[in-house]
Amino acid sequence: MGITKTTGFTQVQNKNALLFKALGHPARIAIIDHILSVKTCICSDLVDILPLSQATISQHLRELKEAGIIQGTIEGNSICYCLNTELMLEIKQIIDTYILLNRSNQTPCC
Amino acid sequence: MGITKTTGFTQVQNKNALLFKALGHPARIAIIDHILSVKTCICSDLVDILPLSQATISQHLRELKEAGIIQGTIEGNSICYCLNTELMLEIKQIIDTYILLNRSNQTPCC
DNA sequence: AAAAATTATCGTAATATTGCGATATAACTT
DNA sequence: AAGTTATATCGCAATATTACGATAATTTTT
Repeated sequence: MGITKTTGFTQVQNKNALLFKALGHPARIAIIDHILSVKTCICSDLVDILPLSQATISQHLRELKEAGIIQGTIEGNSICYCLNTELMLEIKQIIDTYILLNRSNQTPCC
Repeated sequence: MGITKTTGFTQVQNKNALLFKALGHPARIAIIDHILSVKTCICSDLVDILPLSQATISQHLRELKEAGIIQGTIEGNSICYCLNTELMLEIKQIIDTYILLNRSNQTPCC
């Protein structure tokens, strides 16, 4: 069917899945890496850096933006994208909680 | 085209994207949640818990296993799945590095 | 040995994702 | 105003993902 079932899962489960899904593509990881490497927001050197067309990059930027992972503000004729620090911390929280719960498991059975 | 381009990205970027992709589905998040909640590995109460068929659950388990996120060992006529602690720590490391790099960014520009 | 239980796999249908060229939009530059 | 630059969107084709019923494979139970 191709459609992801969301009923029957908790809101948090659905929300977290969407976050991770947004991170689940090398182009989107590369965009994040680039933002972090230039230590400021980016305009669009991305087109010169990624092995993808402008249209495709724009699409990936939109997905990251819709997931809340990056924010973009219009800056004259270009757009200034940078990481949403709060959301990154949220993701960290999810993983940290997993690690913590896992640590409290009784036996490493497998 | 539907096919994800991997050439032109680093190996690490591709690898990390695959990890996050594996986490990017509510059923797979729910599976992880359940393993953590029962504090031990699971056999297959999953069929009674998730709103999905046995076939579909088996598919999601395989994806988690292929990504290295869970491990399964055959245990008589059922299978014992549990989290791969090492891989969870790897994921934590990825996120922690992101947070760290982001923190060292000069100006919160956007 | 037959039946039951547990899990994986196959085949298939529906939908989503990816990628790109072409085009649109908007703002700057001259 | 015309051209240039930066970004978004549309439309499309190719491939991937999701979900499930049916079936296979394996082990346990009876």
